[in-house]
Amino acid sequence: MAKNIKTRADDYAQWYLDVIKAAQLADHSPVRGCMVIRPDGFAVWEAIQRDLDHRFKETGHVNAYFPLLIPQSFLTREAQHVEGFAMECAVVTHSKLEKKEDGSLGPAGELEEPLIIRPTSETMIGSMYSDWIQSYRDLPVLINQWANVMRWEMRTRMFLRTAEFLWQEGHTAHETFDEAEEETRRMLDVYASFAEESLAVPVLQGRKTEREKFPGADVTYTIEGLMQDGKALQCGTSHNLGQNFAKAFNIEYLGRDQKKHHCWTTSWGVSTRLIGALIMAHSDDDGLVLPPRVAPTVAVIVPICRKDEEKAKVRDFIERALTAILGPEEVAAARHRVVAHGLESYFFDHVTHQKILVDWRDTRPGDKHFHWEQRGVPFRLEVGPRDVDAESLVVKRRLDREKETVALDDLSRDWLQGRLDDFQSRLLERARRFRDENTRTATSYDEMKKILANEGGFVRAYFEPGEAAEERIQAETKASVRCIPFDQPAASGKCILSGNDTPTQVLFAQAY
RNA sequence: CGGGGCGUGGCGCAGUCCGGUAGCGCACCUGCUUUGGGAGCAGGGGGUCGGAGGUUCGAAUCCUCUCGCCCCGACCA
Repeated sequence: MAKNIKTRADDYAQWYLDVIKAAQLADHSPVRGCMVIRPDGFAVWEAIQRDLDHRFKETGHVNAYFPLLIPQSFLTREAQHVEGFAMECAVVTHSKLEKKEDGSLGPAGELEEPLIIRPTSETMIGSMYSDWIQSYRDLPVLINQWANVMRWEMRTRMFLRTAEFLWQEGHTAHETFDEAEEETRRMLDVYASFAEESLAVPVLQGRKTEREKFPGADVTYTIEGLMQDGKALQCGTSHNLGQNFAKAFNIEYLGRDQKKHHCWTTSWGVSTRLIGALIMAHSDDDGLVLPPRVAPTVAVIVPICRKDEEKAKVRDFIERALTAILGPEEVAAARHRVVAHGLESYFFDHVTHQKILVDWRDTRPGDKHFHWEQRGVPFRLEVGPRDVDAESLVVKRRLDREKETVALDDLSRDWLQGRLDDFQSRLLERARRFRDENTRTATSYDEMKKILANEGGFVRAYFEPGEAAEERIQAETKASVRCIPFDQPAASGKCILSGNDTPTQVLFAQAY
């Protein structure tokens, strides 16, 4: 049992923070609500970026970068948008610091128009698109940007909700509503398959209700994941913005019919929140559990030896094992790599830079076991004198602590890749089972209340979405409509609140 | 932003009520013995007690203000 991590049953919120701390994913910053993403946390983000960026490009998008600062007036152009974001905008009003009479520094050089730090970039990008787009021949525009944004949240939680966070925002402009709608759904699909394939987080896809949608969107689609405490987490959203921003920013094109038309635009994004989703979906009371596809270190080799002669034997055997897995070139190249004291670093993959580490630090094996377990390294390979004699090593799987003995002759790149793939699919399977076991159907409001109070998780129910009804349910149960799932039943049923006949089933849950 | 809790070496805490030279465990450094699931002994380094004012001969301790974190609520990716 980990000494420095509270158990999930004991205190889930503290457990979450303890896991982040123990795995050194992030740290608090001196500024409220902001966090420092440490190398192992950032490596996970880089893995997410690399994978998603590939998927974006495969679907025809290109990257660009738009500025951090946005004229305040931009935000006010789209009525719903400004209403949604005004309360959480950081505003830049001055251009410099000056010494005041009392000798202290204070803001000076007041700006003519205040600038806001982007909470999202629809307005800035809309303004540029209105310049760039003249005719239907310029369409579609398919741009993504990787950026930071800032939303001055009242209550923050590491990765799940921080004042500043990293994300990607795709912004596209199209000739027709249908094209925009197709794009919106396409990118939601990209998110859903990414979440499942790379993060091993199974997600439910659906449409947000009017109450829950993005300010300024006609339609918002979402992928929703389920965390181990039974709360839902919105993992990504894709918006069909209709012509709202096109009208606000004059994004017009001359059509095939020789007439001016407003474009149809979309936007879609996922953020560093996904790292929070990973942690809460997979980790356990021993610490972090990472899906191999995003793990910075895929395996760690722990030597076990007493005397110097044993050490030489073990070292020699480890080198043979590494050579079998990585080939002699990488083993040789690693000799010249500068790494942390006592750790040898080998690249398992030179594209993703995922590593295999050998832990030669002068601590005891037990310490190392806990150390790497907390950091979520998928596999631990133990090599002691007995293993050397038997020409084999012990492989321990982080997922379930399963132990197996593998002969040196059986080691290869394919072998490890196979073990990693197996880990990845087991992890997804486990998360999917948890999600399915915690998705229930309610036929009455009372039944739903009971489920939410006792079990948590997703509750499917017939329901007529509406501001008043949703507000009442949230006030009484803390649950909101996470989405109107795409897979709807053939038959209609009775709304759990009004009793009216409705074809619509929705997914309720308490959410982060 | 409202209610509650907490800030004391890197981490976890005692000391605060009742003011009197800042302590414990883990971690860290050195040495020896150790090493198959969190080692033992010896020695050593590190804290203006979140910050700023105030009361006092004297403040971790009392008072005022402030900052941060956690929990619950309202808001949100």
